[in-house]
Amino acid sequence: MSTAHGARARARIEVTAAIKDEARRQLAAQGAARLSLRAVARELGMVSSALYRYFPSRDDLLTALIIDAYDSLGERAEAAHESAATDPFRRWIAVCEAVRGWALDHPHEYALIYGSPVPGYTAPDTTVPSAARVGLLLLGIARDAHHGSGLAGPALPSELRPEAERMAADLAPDLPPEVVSALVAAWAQLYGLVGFELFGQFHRVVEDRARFFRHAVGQLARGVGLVPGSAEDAAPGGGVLPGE
Amino acid sequence: MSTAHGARARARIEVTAAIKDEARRQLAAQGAARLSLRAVARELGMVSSALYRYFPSRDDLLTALIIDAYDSLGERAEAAHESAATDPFRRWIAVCEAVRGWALDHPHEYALIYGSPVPGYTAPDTTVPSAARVGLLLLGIARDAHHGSGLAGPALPSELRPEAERMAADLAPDLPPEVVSALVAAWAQLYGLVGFELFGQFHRVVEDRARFFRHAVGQLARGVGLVPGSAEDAAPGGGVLPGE
DNA sequence: ACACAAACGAGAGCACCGCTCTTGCTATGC
DNA sequence: GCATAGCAAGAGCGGTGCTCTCGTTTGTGT
Repeated sequence: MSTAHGARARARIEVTAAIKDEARRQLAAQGAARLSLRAVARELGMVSSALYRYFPSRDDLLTALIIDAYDSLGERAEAAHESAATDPFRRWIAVCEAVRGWALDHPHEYALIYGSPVPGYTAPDTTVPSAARVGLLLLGIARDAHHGSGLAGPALPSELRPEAERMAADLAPDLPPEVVSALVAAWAQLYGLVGFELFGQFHRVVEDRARFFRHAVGQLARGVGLVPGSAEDAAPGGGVLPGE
Repeated sequence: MSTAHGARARARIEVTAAIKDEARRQLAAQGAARLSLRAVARELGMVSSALYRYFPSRDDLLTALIIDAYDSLGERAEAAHESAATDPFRRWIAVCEAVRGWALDHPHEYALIYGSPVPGYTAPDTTVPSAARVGLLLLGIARDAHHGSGLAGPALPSELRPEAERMAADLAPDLPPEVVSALVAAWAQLYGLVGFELFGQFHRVVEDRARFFRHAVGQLARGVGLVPGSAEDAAPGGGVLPGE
């Protein structure tokens, strides 16, 4: 069913990809607000109206780029997660640094997905699965650590307990509510650190940003109960969890 | 020297203010990218070219709005700081909640200053003093607490020590480097929390956002060594610091 | 008091934008 | 073999930021 319909369908796929590629080029070069359908069409040797056969509007093209950006970030984070040591703390650091690295490599795409949303535009639900990948990764690290050596977040004030329990039930019923709550906060705070660096807020404030970031996300990890050199890592070479 | 030059100068000030007011209205209604010089001029009953007598370009108008936004946020944070209890921990919470409140009240202006910068546009140094106000406020709280009951941040890894000492020398030589480092991180993380809420990343994740935020910034405070109910607050009615 | 220069508002115009509609052409499916 | 659906192209609409020119108004120095 995929390539069944011959030349026409294949051409459509190719043209669609070419449009997205050129759009991504312009996005990377000048940012989202300067992405112009007409310029994309011009560069591709077509007339602007022809482009509307493939994307019904500029916003739809942007949405496609947003999903691609989330996936690109997600893949990089997942790759970092897999090639890191099994120690949850180190994996946490690796994932966070992958996020930062991707953001520095693709500033305009990062701005597109984590900066101010394009005005008057709200991302459709299509983006949700791609957008969730990094969050799920962090959640998975916490889960591994919890099932390994146990995890204890900071004490939960009684006024937040219902909300924390609700979040835990939604996101990770096998984790303590205080860990889930701390995790969500750390998730947001991670993007605060990345955003401030990327958008120039650290200008003349933080210079050695890589080291600063590494330390800050390490503290973030501690906030959810992760500590360096936990049980799993003490057993060298082992991929299998001792406990459980 | 200010109003000395009579009617013309006064008219200029009034027109400039009217332009900014109308621009702010459009900004609040539709966001920065949809702010149109022509629409502002139209609403003011002038022709678009006349507007260039007051702002040399759209970016310059945006810059003026950015500075105003920073100042508006700064004023609100400072007001919250002053009307809060003297206990540094409570002051910290109050300032953070003021930032969140302002952001929720002025989402597009928040996006303008802390979201992705307008593409191809970098804020001039004119904005720096206004932009620094909230940061300085948080710094002041930490300083008060430190001079009161002392403050101890988390241990600093040796690789970050030079950078932390440099930051401390620049920002607050009277504070321990680990506190300054934690403070800068908390500052960025605060905006991560606000941004995620404002830009919809907490959609279907965090529901009771006010309580969640309050707890999260409380944890942020602990990260720089602030704890609830510290020394100054234990002595009732006292504005004078006991130690030092 | 008068002249000169600076500031100003209005208008026309340039190049660009997103998007729509119509017009022919061509490949696909019955 | 032919109707149909997908396609590229062009013209055009209303909008944008910005520039330039043109009279007019206003403030100032002599």
